[in-house]
Amino acid sequence: MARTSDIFVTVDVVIFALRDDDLQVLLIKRKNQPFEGKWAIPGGFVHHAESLEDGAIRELYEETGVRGVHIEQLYTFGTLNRDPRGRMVTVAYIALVPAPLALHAGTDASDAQWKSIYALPEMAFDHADIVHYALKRLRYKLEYTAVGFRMLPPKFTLSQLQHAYETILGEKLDKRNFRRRILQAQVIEETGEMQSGDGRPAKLYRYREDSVAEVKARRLFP
Amino acid sequence: MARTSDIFVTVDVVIFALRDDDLQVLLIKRKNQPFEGKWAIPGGFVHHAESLEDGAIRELYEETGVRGVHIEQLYTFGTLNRDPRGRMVTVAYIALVPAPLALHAGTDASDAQWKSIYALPEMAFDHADIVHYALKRLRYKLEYTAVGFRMLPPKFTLSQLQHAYETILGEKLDKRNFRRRILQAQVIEETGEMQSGDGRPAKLYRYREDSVAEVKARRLFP
DNA sequence: TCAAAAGTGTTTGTGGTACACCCATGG
DNA sequence: CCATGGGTGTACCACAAACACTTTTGA
Repeated sequence: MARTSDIFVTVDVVIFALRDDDLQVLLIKRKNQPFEGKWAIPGGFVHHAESLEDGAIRELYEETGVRGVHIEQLYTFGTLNRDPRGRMVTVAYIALVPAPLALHAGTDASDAQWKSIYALPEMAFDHADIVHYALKRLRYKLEYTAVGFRMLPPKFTLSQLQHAYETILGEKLDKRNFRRRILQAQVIEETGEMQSGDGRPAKLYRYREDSVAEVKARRLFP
Repeated sequence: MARTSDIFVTVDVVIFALRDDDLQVLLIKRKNQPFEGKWAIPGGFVHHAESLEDGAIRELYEETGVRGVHIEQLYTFGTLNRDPRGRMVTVAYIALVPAPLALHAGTDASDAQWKSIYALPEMAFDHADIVHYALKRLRYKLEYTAVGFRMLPPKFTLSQLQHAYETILGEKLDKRNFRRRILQAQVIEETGEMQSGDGRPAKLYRYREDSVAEVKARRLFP
């Protein structure tokens, strides 16, 4: 039996948010070797007394101060030579956070910044692969589940929601079809409140916690 | 920073095959503590010089003598107290093997047997969860990809293929609709050969290696 | 000629897509 | 009254589902 105690397990979290009409991920500029000055996904070693998911939740909290948001396992990256310092197995997670946030720079970072997925900087390790895979998964998931809400405030208008979908998917959607489908899916409900703005006031909706977010039978947006 | 070198990484493989008109998984009866006498998914520690996927391929080969079959990462299980011997992180894989096989009992097993997914024995660790999750994923995947072939011999009839789908999904399918869809999807082609049997001979088909197995636009069997 | 499995089309319903105008408010 | 964004319905098309009989072979 091979020795295994020299395999290190890390959790990294691809944190998505909608900012400035753009889909962005939170990246950290490395201040140490290897890949000093390159950008990396927040993450670190799993603690001995925490589960993988708790580790991901902790990393998310340390970087953003946010708790209780949508987080899910993406994939586990375990090829050789991912990190020159040793054998690393990285369990990657996706987190969706609902709004722009003040950032806590972590101890392992000289800088943490939101970066557009359309203009990603040079990244450390295989983190570019991880972000691209996370984006693919997020878009795919949006087609048949209701995760879009998780990147909006608790109350939102249908236009905001459609805008979120369009920003994430990178394409325009038809307003009437969008509204019909999202309402038919019964995943949101009216709050009764209205939001005043530049034109006609809009109804505010909220996510229905009792709804079945996973639409198995048919995709929401094929 | 917590010590991490006492976290062990294992790969376990849920190996599916169609046997006796039944969907079965390969399980190993444990001959050591903990869970002595209970059944477990084949697996073991990742070697230092192999990737996770190579580890899964190796485990599969050690148990079945099979190589070159469909294998994919399922999920990584990393809660605490999964194994009384220490902190284990298990990267689970799914493998689909094309036919009944002679088995190599491994060094860590007193017995290896195919077990029906409808009559699973008492299992060690959280392996029952892993098998159930693997089954869910296999069925889900079958609805929108062409993985069904991977559990058949290289040449097969449409009836055999339909039977495979029915066995995996656990439901009857309409013959005419099945044939129309699977042919429209362009994932298989005629070999030109026929298979004689009890009634009218059937055309033999093969998987088209050039096909796009992933049918994104619409599910094959919603 | 009979048993056993292979093979084949049509109809009906549902859901997806495309598309343009009126409404309510604030300035 | 005008600018701005909110809100609404219908017609067409493509695909899914339901459904029963004929064909080919071996015994």
